[in-house]
Parts: sequence; C-alpha cells; structure tokens
Amino acid sequence: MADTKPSAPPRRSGTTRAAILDAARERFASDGYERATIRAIAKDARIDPSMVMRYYGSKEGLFAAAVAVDLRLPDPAALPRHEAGRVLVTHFLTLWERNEVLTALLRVGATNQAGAERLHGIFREQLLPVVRGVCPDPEQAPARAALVAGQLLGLALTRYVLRLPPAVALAREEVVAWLAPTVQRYLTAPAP
Amino acid sequence: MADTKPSAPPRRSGTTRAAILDAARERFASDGYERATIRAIAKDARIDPSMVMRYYGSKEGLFAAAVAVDLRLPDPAALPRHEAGRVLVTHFLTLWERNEVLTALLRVGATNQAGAERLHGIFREQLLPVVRGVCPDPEQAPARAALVAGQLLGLALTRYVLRLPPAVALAREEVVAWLAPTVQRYLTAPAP
DNA sequence: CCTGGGTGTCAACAGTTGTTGGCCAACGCT
DNA sequence: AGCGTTGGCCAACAACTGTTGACACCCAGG
Repeated sequence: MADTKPSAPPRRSGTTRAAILDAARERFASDGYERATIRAIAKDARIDPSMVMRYYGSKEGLFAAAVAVDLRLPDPAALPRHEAGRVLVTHFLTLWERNEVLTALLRVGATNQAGAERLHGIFREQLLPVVRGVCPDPEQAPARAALVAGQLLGLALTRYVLRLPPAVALAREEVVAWLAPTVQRYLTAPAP
Repeated sequence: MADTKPSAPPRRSGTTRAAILDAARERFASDGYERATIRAIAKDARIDPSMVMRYYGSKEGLFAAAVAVDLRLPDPAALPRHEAGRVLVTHFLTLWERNEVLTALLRVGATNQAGAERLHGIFREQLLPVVRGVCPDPEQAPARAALVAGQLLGLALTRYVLRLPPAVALAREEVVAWLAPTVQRYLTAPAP
C-alpha cells in the first residue's frame, strides 16, 4: 500500500518559479519587453498569469529577476596583456551563443529605459573593471571600455538580434580573427 | 461683412501628412514601435488619430512611410581607397547626429521583425554596393560589409540608443580617430 | 479529526490599443 | 445657386493589457 501514485509530482514551489523565469527569458529575448506579455509567459510555463504576479510582484519585477546576469569575465591579472583582445572576443561569442539572457537584455535595452540602465550597470561593474586592469592609463579606461563595448555589442546586434545574413554566415573563427585585433587595439594601443 | 475670420489657415493637405510623419519619427525614435501609439503621434501632430489611419492605412503603413531613408553614401568610385574608413565613419556620425530616423530604425529593428527587415534592405542596397566598390575581392564584400555595419551600428547603439555615458562623452574627433582605422581594415586589409 | 498555510485556478476589473464609421464645415467647380 | 470632394473631429468598437480578489485543492502539524 505504498505505491498508489505511479507518477504524481508531489510538491513544487521553486520549480514553478524557475519555469516562469525560463519562459520569461525566452519571451523577452524573442519579443522584447512590450510584446512579451505576462499571459504568454504564463502559458509557456503552463501556469496561470496570476502566479507570475504572486511570485514576482509585477512585470517589471519579473524582468529584473529574469535578466540578472554575470558575464564571468576573466580575471585581468591572469590575462596575458597582448592576448586580451582575443580572449574577450571568444568569451563574448560563447556567452552570446549559449545564453539567451543577453539577447533579451539587448532587445529590451533598445526600447526600455530600465533595460538600458541594466546594461549600464553591467558595463560599469563587470566590463569596466577588467578594462581598467588591462589598459595602460586608468584614466582612459572608460573610453576604451566604451569602444570595446561598442564593437562587441555591434557584433551581437548584427549577428544575434538583427540576424543580418552575412553576419550570421561568418564562422566563429573568422569573427575572432577579424575582431580580436580591433579589441586589442582599443584596449592597449596608444591613444591616437 | 467680409473679414469675420482674423486668422484662418485656408487649406492644408500635405502639411498634415508631413506633421504626422515628423511626429511619428520622433515617437518611434524615442519610444520604439509598440510604445509609440497612434494616439500619442496624433496628439503631437495636433490632429485626430483617425487622420493617421486615413492617410497611412495602418500603423505598419505609417512606420513604413516614416522610416524611408537614404543614407546618401559617397560614390565608391570617387572615394580614395585608403581613406574610405575615415570618410565612412565621419559620414555616419553626421548622419546619426542630425537624423532621428536612424535612431527610430535601430530601436524598432531590435524588437520588430518589419524593422529588422528594413535594416536588412538598407544594408543590402546602400552599404553593400559601396563596400563592393572599395574592397579588393568582390566575393568578400558581404562579410566585410557586415563587419563594418557591426562596428558602426555598435557605435550608434552605445552612443545614441543606450546612451552609455563614456560613449556619449567621446568627442567626435576621438570617435573618428579610433574607428576609422578599424573600418579601413575591415574594408581593405587582406583577410586574416 | 481539523486547521492552516502554500499552490493553483477562475473570473473580473479598469485602462489602453488599433481601427472604423458617421457626421460637420469649407472649399472648387459648373 | 447646388454639387461633390476634401480635411477634420467625435464616439464607439473589439481586443488585449497588467493586475486583483475570491475560491478550490492539498498536504503537514496539532
């Protein structure tokens, strides 16, 4: 009399939370903030829209929870200075290819103020410190980091958001071969 | 009994059309596609929302009419080959600084399929031919043009859309000095 | 047993959206 | 004059949005 339930999920709490976050990331990534409706996200997660509100308070709260991201950038101290460009480019490529959070963040950041500010925070607290540790003059770090961000975000935009065919067609190694010298120059070349 | 109307604008037709287009461009540029409502655009243009429908059929029609853009790129034949990078970067900077259509297009393209396809068209029909005329091997033109687009759109994204503070702070000449060699390399350097 | 908090659903709210049709006034024509 | 065409406003529609509250279920603790 022990096994009367052949397949009954006994309880869940965090399971639903995680399902909601997954569905939210997917929707935000493919539709942007406005068109990613709570109803659509809830349907993807197979629960009622009101659960989203209960767990995350509001749509903004859900977005904030869904796009918390850690770039896991390498330690600048352990980064060979003349290969920083190549390492950064390959790291970003891997990041973008396997993580849809970044796509969501870029799509939302382009039209939504909160999304843009989230990107500002990631730039300031994650990319900027690395650049500060690599580039020669710390005072130039913000400008150099902005140039690097521009090149890398531009790649992501054309390749993963706009999906410009020739940008998508580029092989991974081609992208690295072309972009690594650029990023390296923005990081360490003397200011022009 | 002849002058009972001290100041009556006698007629308008194209005037209103133009006012709608102006307001639409501004709204699309600052709010993106979804949040740029027809009502808000109509209020900016000081007319009734239904007029927008009458003149442009639908919101999509309005968008299509509002973001028709000609980049006025220089003739590649008259372009000194070793200065193409500098010329392109300065041209794009001027374009972005005085024309809000491009901001609208990028904001919308990031979340809207029609907007993205419009950008594909501009790339294919305006940027690509110039690159084809400048770069050595015509077969490499699409890839090189995609790299150029990535760098230039990345700059526009960080500077004019996300408004990343260090990217905004860069002086125009600094941007040119940093980016011109990059674009020049993408255009004419031997493939790595 | 009953009680209670966590999990989930249903129905409804108030507001906004794109879009439509009817009506009014002014003008150019014959 | 009478006429049609044109520019414009108003009110309304149906659909959809984020959000809320009331109600059903389930399993543990007393």
